[in-house]
Formats: sequence, structure tokens, C-alpha cells
Amino acid sequence: MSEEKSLNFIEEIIEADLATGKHQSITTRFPPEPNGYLHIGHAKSICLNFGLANKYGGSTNLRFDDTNPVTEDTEYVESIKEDVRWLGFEWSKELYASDYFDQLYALAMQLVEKGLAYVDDSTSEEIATQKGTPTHPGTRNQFAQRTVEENKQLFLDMKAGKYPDGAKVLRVKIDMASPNMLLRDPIIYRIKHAHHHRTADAWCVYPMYDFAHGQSDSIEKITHSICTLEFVPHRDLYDWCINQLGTFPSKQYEFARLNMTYTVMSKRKLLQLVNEHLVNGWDDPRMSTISGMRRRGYPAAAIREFCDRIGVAKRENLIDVGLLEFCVRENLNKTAQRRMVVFNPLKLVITNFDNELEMLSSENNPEDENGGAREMPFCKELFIEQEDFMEVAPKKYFRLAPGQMVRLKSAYIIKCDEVIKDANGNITEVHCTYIPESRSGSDSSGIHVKGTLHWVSAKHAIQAEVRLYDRLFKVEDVANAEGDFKDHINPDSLQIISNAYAEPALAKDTMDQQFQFLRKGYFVIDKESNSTKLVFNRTVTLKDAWAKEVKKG
RNA sequence: UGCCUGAUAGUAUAAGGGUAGUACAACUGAUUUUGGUUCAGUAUGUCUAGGUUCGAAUCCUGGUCGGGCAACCA
Repeated sequence: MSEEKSLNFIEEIIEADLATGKHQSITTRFPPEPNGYLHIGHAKSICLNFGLANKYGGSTNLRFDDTNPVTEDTEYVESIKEDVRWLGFEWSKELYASDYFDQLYALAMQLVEKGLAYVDDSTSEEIATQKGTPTHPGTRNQFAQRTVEENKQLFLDMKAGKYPDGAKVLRVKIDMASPNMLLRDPIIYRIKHAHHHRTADAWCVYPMYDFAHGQSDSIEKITHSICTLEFVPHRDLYDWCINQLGTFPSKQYEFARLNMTYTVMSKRKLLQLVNEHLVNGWDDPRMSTISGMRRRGYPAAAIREFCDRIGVAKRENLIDVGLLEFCVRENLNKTAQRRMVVFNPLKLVITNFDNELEMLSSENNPEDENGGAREMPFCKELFIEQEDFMEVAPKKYFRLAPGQMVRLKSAYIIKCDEVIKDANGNITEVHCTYIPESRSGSDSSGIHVKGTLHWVSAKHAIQAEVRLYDRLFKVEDVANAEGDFKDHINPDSLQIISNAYAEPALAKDTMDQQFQFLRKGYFVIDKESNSTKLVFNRTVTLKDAWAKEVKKG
């Protein structure tokens, strides 16, 4: 055996279940409610559920927990399917809790017939007060005394639409004094005369999560029902329903949900960002949504790797977004095509270069021997980055400065001779001479320089818009920061450079291709890009040791 | 005041009575035609007080701190 990776606690449970023969194979499920877009937290759950089934030879269902018609929509169903597929997973069955409405209703009726459920006419306020508090027991009301026959008829009438919303609920009779508040006769059915995105107006009673989820698991013979920690107190009720109904004994296991620095993960907050136009839609590249990350250029494989690295445990956590960025860089470094793009141009004139044009070859990816190369036009007039030139250079500045030499990547070593300024003293051009023997690949100059700059030919460069993204929030732990989360939004999370100068090869490149703009970061073409206007999103920056040095002072 | 749950470097996550390890982050240095990549190295940790034991991150007891629980949401 090769070295074994240690198991997380769920894998241990599964291996034990398989070893004892409790289960021959496993079945998991990913059960989103279609009321919003998926985010990176869901990715953790998706990777866990599908990953477990893949690892142990089982299967995973995609089940939409669509028991609340007022919040749900097919738009979300479609986006969720797209996101799961994009992440690289295939579900064995596409299912809906709404598919089970008949069965669920019949199961609830069984509870009624066993005298374990009753129809309650109380208002929600009355029910709430009768529940007591965590330290004081609740009290049962007179409706709990109704006979089985009476309850049967009432539950039938609820389904038949005889009552308005809120008039009656079906409650399960457990224990009004239970220390677990969820066992104090929880509601399992409520009346909602609402249009459901799949069952339309067929139903006016809908099951509550606690009843529908566990029984849906049972119907699908889910062996390991994996959810997040906030459902721990629900497990007693989950088991109670299964035991009373004698349905398939699915078991619920809970892990800690993902929290990440500098972002928000709750559907409510994400929805607010979208609705209040603080971002440009669910797929805004700054969003923690899967669709946002996809648009930003995060590879699915990098997200999977991230989910793998963060682990699965039961303690609250706040993962450094830097780990996600590391996974993205690690993936892209090996795959991204290298290109040169100048964001803030400074004209550079090579005074001793008299050819009209010279084509130079530059490798597409130094990490990939078979990556090939492309040709880049080299001329007398070039653009380099403004920040790559300083008239008065500090120590350890390896870039261009009067009298200093640098290499132009894949081209020649140049020396800065003269700085040209306008009447206001602003630098307009830098004049250099090049060393003809220093050509990349056939350098016989014997000169060694410390800095290498990216560049484009002024005459041949094409224009592009470049969108630079930074973290959406200024504070690490947004959910626990003081005040409203929107107070912490980073006002500089999007910077648009509308006139960047790109090497001509980029005009021929296509959607979905990932690039590394040399010394600038990883980029991907945005969906708003077209033949007349190229638009790139910065996926992530490169690590920048020099920026760190400058910061230290 | 009750119940449930958790606690290992800065952040995560292993070690299941026997050397506290790994990754990211940080810091040094080497290599480099990307201040990228790669490589080598450094520093930093078992919440606390007792107990059991030859030996405790691990088992026991008490405490401390964090999270959750009283939606006709999921």
C-alpha cells in the first residue's frame, strides 16, 4: 500500500458500516433548496457527498428540497444543476421532495392514525408561547385532545383546501417538556395556498423540513445523510419519525459548514448584495457563488482541491481565502497560456533599433515542455509598464532606471539612456539602446541583469479592457464583524482598466481559455467580451515578493 | 437557569495510551529571461486544574471559553 491519507470522521463511520456489513454500499444526497444560487460552502458539501460515493463505490442523488413554494423557483433549479455539473459531478438521480408529496402526506396520515399527530388551530404566536422556553417546559393545549377520527377528517379537509393559510397545522405528539425544543410537538404540515414551481396548484398543504427531509432520505434509502452542524438538534426528530413510521433507517451526520475570510456565505446576504446592486448579479466575479467563481476564472479542479484540503470536522472554522487562491494558482500555473499585457503604458523608444519589425518567439508555458510558443512583434517603439520605470530608483529596484539595464522578456537586454519629459515635467518617453547580441535564446552578450520586463509593440498592440478584482469585504470575519455587513464592503473591490495594451496573439484566443499575463496575474475572458471589445477578468494575482518588500519599507 | 456541541502553531487538519505531523500563511537562503515557478531551511501549538498510568493531545473528574437550540424557513 502507498501512504494512506488519514480519514475524516465521516469516512471512518462509512468504513465501519461497510466493514460490519451494516450497509453493502452507500447512498448519499446533495439536497439544496432551490431558493438561491450555490456558493463555495455548497461546494464543500457537494465534494463531500459526491466524493464519498465515488470513493466507496456508491451513488449520490441530487434532491431539491422544494417544500416551501413561496421562496423557490425553477431559475434556481437550473443554476444549481449547472453548477454541480460544472464542478465535475454526476448525480445518479435527479429528484425533488415535491415528487414525494403524495407519499409524504400518506406517511403523515399514518401518524395521525396512530394517534401520534394532531391538528392544531392555534395561531403561530399561541404555539410559540405554549412551547415554553429552553429552561421551562411547554404545555399542551386542548387541540391535542382531538380524537384520531377528528384529526383524520381535519387533515383531509386541510388538504382539500377548506381552510385559509395559517388556520390549522398538523403537529406531531412527542413531548412538550423535552429539553430539545424541536421535540415539543413540532409542526410537520402547514397550509399555504401558493403556487409551487413544480406541482403548481395541486397542493395547499406542504410538509415542513423536519418531516420531509428525513422521510425523503428514507424513500431514497439514503444510508448517510450528511448535513451541517446547525441540524444536530434536528437529529432526534429525524430519528423519531423514522422509528415511528418504520421507514428505511437513514442516519444523519453533521459536519461544520465552511466559513471563509473576507466574504459572506449566507443566502440572505448574497441575495441582498444582488438585489441592492452592490454587485452585478449572482455571477459577479467577486461573489462567493459557484457561478461567480466560474466567471472569475477559478477552475473547477481548483475548487475541488480546495474542498479536499480544508478537511471535514465538527469544529467551527474560518478558512483563509488565501488557501483557495493558492489552489487556483497551483492549477493555473500548470495550465495557463502566458501572454504579455501592459496596463499603464509608458512609451519606450529603442534608438538603435532600425529594423521595421522583428518577430520573436515566446514560450506559451514554461511549466509545459509541449506547450509550444507564439510569435511576438518587436519594434522600435514599445510600451512597458509605468511602474517598471523610476527616474530615481530605490535600493533593490531591479527594473528600468536611468543608466540601468533590464531584459525585455523573450527579446533583448536594453539600457536606459534618456528620459523625455513634457513642459510640466511629466515623463513621456524613455529612450534606450538595445544589445543586439543579447537576443533571447542566442545571448552571447555575457551580460546578466536582475530584472525582466513584459512589453508590447506600440504599433501592434491591441486594446483590451481588464477588470481587476479585490476582496469584496475589508474585514476578515464579515459575519462576526460589528454592525451591518454592508458597512464592511470594500469600495475598491473592482478596478477597471479600459485601455490596456495586449500582445496581438490575444485577439485569436478564445473564451474559456485561461491566461497568465506575465507578472500581472491570471486572467480569463469575460462573458461580456466580444469581437469589438476584449474584456478580461483577473482571476487572481501572482504572488508578489516585491510588493511585500515595498510594503515593509 | 436547561439541553446539545466543540476546543491541537496565525488558519485549517492529523496523531485513537508510546517521537505532536501535514498544508496554507510567515520568515531565511538557493535557482530563475515572470520579484512567478521550483528547491532547501527556520520559527510558532495540545484551553485550564486535578486524577488514572511506567507513559496522556488521547482515558476520568471539575472548570473556562466558543457555537447552536424556543420560524406555519431550510
